[in-house]
Amino acid sequence: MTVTIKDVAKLAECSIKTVSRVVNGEPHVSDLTREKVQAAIDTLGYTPNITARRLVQRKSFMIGILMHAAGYYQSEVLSRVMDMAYQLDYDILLQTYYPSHERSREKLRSLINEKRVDGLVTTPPCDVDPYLSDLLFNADTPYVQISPLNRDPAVPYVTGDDYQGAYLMTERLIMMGHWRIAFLSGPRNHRMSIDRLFGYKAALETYRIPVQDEFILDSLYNFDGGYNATRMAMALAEAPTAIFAGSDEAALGALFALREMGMAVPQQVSVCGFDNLPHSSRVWPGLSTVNHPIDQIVGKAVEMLLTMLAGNELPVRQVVYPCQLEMRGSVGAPPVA
Amino acid sequence: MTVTIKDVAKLAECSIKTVSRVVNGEPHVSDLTREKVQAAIDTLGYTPNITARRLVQRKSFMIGILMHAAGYYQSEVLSRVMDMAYQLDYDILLQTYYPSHERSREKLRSLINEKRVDGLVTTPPCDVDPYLSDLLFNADTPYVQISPLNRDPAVPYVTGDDYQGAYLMTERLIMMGHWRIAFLSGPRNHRMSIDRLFGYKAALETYRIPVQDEFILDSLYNFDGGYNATRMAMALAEAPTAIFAGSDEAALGALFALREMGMAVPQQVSVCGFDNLPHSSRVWPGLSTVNHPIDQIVGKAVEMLLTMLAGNELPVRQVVYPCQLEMRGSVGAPPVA
DNA sequence: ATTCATAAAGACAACGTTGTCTTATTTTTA
DNA sequence: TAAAAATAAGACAACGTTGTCTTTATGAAT
Repeated sequence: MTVTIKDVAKLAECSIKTVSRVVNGEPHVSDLTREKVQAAIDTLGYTPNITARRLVQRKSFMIGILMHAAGYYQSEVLSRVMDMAYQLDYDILLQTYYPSHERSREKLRSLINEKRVDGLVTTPPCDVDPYLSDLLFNADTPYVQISPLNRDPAVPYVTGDDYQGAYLMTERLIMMGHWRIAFLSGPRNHRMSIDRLFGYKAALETYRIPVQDEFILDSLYNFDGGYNATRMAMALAEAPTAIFAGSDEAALGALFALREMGMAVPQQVSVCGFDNLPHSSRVWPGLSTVNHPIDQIVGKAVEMLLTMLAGNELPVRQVVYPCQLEMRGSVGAPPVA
Repeated sequence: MTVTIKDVAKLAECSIKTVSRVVNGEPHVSDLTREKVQAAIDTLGYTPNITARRLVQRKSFMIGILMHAAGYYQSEVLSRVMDMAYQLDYDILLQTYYPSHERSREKLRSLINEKRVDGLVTTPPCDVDPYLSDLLFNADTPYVQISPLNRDPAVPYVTGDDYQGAYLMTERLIMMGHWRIAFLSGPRNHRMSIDRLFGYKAALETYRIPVQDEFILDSLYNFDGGYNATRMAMALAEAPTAIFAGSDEAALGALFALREMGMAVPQQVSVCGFDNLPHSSRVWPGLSTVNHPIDQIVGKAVEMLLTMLAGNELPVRQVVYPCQLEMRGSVGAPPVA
């Protein structure tokens, strides 16, 4: 049925090793033989069996991607990794990972032990499981984190500058005249959330605006959290004139809540988010947000993984890209009081 | 370094074949030996090398998924497939596929020829490339299409009933008093688009409402297409009171356009879509839509693939699930004239 | 007690590659 | 011109499993 290296060797009247040399572009083959072999390959439509190659080289030529659930951020990451793998000769193995769940850990263990992947990339929030980096470190499996929720100096990662991004956006709001600015925070046990929160606080402090605790609300960075936090914020005696959600998902919840309450955005309240999900530009009046440069981040992460896969040391093990503002219709001047 | 079947055999003082028997739960091993082998496996932490197994069994234990780009619909599909694979012992290989592109075809060819996947699932619009089903058919590789754009009776697929869904939604709009209903169509060369369009037309005819050609606009089923088509529709001398977009993406474009024009939804114009993307419930005032039961569809598709993978014939090769209406705030009665 | 069936376990060859070593052949160098 | 070096190509083992066949031990039936 399937055509193997032996068939090619027989047709080209040479040894299988010679065919192997031609296939892999190795030296020690004369031009004449090379042509004959190539002709045989073309005639038979031969493709090397990658499984056999994997076995003998003890490499899988696969990159594993761990993700928790296929949300918007994840699908962006995936899209980019797929594009990169499409160019390269690596395949992508996708696996669900629930941090700290025993079954997830077990599946990961087999993935690593059996060398089904040569290297691994994680998307948030998979990185929060400490078991992961331990396992990969011990197995000496290259591993890069994309936008980790927590930063571990021992693990290579690529992410955006959350602190700087949040600072920038807060500053912009202040410049536009806002000073009652609510911040919808994420889980306080994640470095990423903390950074965004601190960026917000730092900007307020720079401009001598007191940080008010009731303006800092927990949103879990999801739609419902953003919705609820917004309703609470707007119920305050002195309601904010701007709501800065630490994630776009939460910002969309905020937008929904405000519209439901009949508040005009941005005329009565300004709203902004963080992440720049593709959807943010498609919801009226366009969500102003901080762009987390996913393409850049993923590109770099894959590049780093490939470097490690090639057996080289990383010149830089942690990369943090600056964020830029992406201003759209949801932010305007505060209403005149 | 890595522990192989030989190490286990040595420790358990038996042949490698016996270990193999224990690992695979085969007969012809005494209880005593079985225990000894199991103990050795546990002590050494042995896991069988799947690559070797793949080579000898000529199976990859992998399911391939082809997708064009990681959009919302795709990420939903993926999420579900991942969940299923998480339970099973199949891995997921993800690959980008651009219909009719030579490089895509070449990559797919190698995927199949080298048996890197045992079976394949496609998400739209990958199925439109006829090369795909030819290749898979000739290679005798099991293949199931998820929501194909075109239906090929020779290929197993699972999808939603587009005609019935569109009929249902149109009927609902009519019941609410609408009769000037615009339809934002997708590419006319796809069965899926045609079905949705015909469902719309059929409902109008049932209720003796003349089908007006200027109410049928092309939207390509994406945001920009929906946006543009909506602006055109609203510029008509007799503007529609309801806009039925053949996809949620287009419906979001419609919503955006209407808000930009200062039209109130649903007070002045009703809007509805098709697909029930997760985002549709999160955009104000909640997009009414036709639910394409993705979970059901994907679940069935994977089940069918597994049946074929097990070497069994499919009892039913094509499955079409009915769609249900998911009514939210974007649809209301037409304004009184 | 002898044969026959059955169960348990091992030997060995696949699977389709690549790596190592060896052997011819050609080319260069002293 | 002989020796050394480089090139071309093949033989064969290895990678870690599973499938096939054979051998040995055990128990049942004649």
